[in-house]
Amino acid sequence: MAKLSDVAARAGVSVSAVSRVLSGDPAARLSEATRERVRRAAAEVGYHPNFAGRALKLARTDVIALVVPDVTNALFTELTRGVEDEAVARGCVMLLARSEDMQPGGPMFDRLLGEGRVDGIVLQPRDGADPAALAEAVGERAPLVTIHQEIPGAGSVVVPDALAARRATEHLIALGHRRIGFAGGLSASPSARRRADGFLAAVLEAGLPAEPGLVTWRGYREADGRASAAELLARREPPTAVVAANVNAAVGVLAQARAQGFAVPRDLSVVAIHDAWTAEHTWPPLTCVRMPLYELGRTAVALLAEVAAGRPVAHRAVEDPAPALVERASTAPPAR
Amino acid sequence: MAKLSDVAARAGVSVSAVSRVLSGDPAARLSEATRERVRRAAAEVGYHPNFAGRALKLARTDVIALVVPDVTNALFTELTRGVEDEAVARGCVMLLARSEDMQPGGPMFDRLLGEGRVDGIVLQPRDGADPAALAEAVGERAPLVTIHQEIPGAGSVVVPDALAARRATEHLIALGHRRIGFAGGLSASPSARRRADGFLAAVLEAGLPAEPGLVTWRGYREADGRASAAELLARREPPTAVVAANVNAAVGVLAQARAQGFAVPRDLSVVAIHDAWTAEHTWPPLTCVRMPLYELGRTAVALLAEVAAGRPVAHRAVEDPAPALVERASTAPPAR
DNA sequence: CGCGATTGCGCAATCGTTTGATCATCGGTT
DNA sequence: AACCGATGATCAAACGATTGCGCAATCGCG
Repeated sequence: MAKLSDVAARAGVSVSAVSRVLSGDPAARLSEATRERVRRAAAEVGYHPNFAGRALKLARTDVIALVVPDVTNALFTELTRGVEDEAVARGCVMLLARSEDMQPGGPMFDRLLGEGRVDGIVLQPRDGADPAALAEAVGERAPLVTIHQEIPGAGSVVVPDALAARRATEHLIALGHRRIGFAGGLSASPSARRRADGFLAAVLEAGLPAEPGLVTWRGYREADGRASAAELLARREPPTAVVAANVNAAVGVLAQARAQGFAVPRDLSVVAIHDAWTAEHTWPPLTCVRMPLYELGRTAVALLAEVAAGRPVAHRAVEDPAPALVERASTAPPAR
Repeated sequence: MAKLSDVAARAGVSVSAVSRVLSGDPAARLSEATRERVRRAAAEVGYHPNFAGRALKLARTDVIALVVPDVTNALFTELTRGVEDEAVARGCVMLLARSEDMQPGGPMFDRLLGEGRVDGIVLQPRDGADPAALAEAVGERAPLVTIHQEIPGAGSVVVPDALAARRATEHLIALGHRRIGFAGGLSASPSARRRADGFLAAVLEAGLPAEPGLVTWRGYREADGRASAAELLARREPPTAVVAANVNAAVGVLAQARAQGFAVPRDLSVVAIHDAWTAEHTWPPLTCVRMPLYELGRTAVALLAEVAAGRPVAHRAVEDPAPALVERASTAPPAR
């Protein structure tokens, strides 16, 4: 790999001159002739600044880390794409790690933060992690932006959870449903609480009774959805429709409904929050409220850049595009 | 962030002494008392070697890149998990990029290779990329291991494509099918050719007629699967079963069959190569031949480490676990 | 022509780590 | 008592890029 000194030798100038030309330093006083010679020489030897040398001097790596609970979850793929696109657009590269490894004391924690490998971190804490402890451990070592969850001292970006839940619920109400269940996430999860709030608000606003037994707090995974559905369908008067707080859970709701002999959407309508490639191919295809996860990723990186630049930490909601109903085939008017 | 010199000052020794103690240099002659003082001081200030300084001196970053065509594809998530696990186990971190950006001249190409950001690359070329041009461009700049496809001068790992196709086909033959279609990948794709070979071998071995019109070469995506199914089902004597070369294509086959009024599995059995979270939740749930993608990822990194260590480039097939039939509900004996 | 300002470029320090070479000290041997 | 070989630890030179500062040469102007 060609070095600065190789270019310098070939162009017959000093390394400092080359550095200034190539980095486009506006304050540099160099003749246009020299600039041209340097550029030519650089192109000829295929020069690219060595990453390590640069990082050492500038105390900056142009690397950002994306840390997610589960790399195989379909929902993270859109987020990942957004983060990657924005990172590339800003001249950075993206490093991927698991939340599990990123706890204080985990193998990644010191490697990323302690060794100074990254300029910033976009983190989605795993459910059940202690956000305060993490914030404390991260401290001032690197700018941090969290996804879906605010933690003190760090920036955060969220999607409009309450609004999405409200849209989902309104769709069912418009179809004529009056007894609607909510297959919710863990009560410890802020996003789960926001979604439940949105659901309740829509229900109340429509003048429907809000029975506490109609909202469950099982979690976002498929098995959680199954448990939620089992709980809901075991009631004396089971709901005619359910809002699933997560598309993965919705798949579980579908499976459990089928197992208990409920036909969807005839006997039970199901609408999910989040869309994913999977939702299109379930049976019946799931009606969803699509969340702007790609934009969430892009926004997270943009915010990270801001706090890295010294701007005060902020908390942002991604409003555009707004949560949108994607009608497929899992909802219908209630049976008479 | 604490530096070597901070530790040295605190322990009352020189930086070189600290470096030797902390890196566990066996040839270093230092008293046990000093070693202990150094270790204590390092722990007290929370020392971690600065990444850039280290990388500069050692000409090694302990970063490997995983480059895939499409980060949102469900099949890559297992691969990603395997690569990440093996990378972490080897003390490395994983960088994720898209094949699209990794073409010679693309934004990532120079950033990763030219700037020396990575010690090696695990690459799945996108369909239609020119592997030779890529190999040429990568040259000696970094060890390279490709997935699913051999390219000259680089290591490669593959899964047993022919065997998997054979297992899928044998399953249908055992059910009594005699006219079996193959919804294949692009003919330019080596893995697609291997799968077609396995299919044909099983068909021939069973003494069934191998009509050329029964194998299509549309591609691995869902739309491709739809096209394949349309082609197959338009025949005067449509097949009673089809092997889909890819689970995503299989989803398309399912959709097209439904659209044309074929009930699966009554009128048409479908078995897919590859398993994914999605396959479990289609309707009917897809019978698949599971491929060892997680192990593929781990093996790729292991091989990468070998060629980085100077061992000759090798081509490896991941045989363990062997492709296994996962029976769900998309296959049945042919209708009489 | 003389002087200050400007232009064009190079010197050398710096970032943090690793490592071959060097040096002082000390116990043990002849 | 002089010397030798370990032993314990330090010095200093890299690795490659950036950048403040200094030094000539040239230019403009009176």
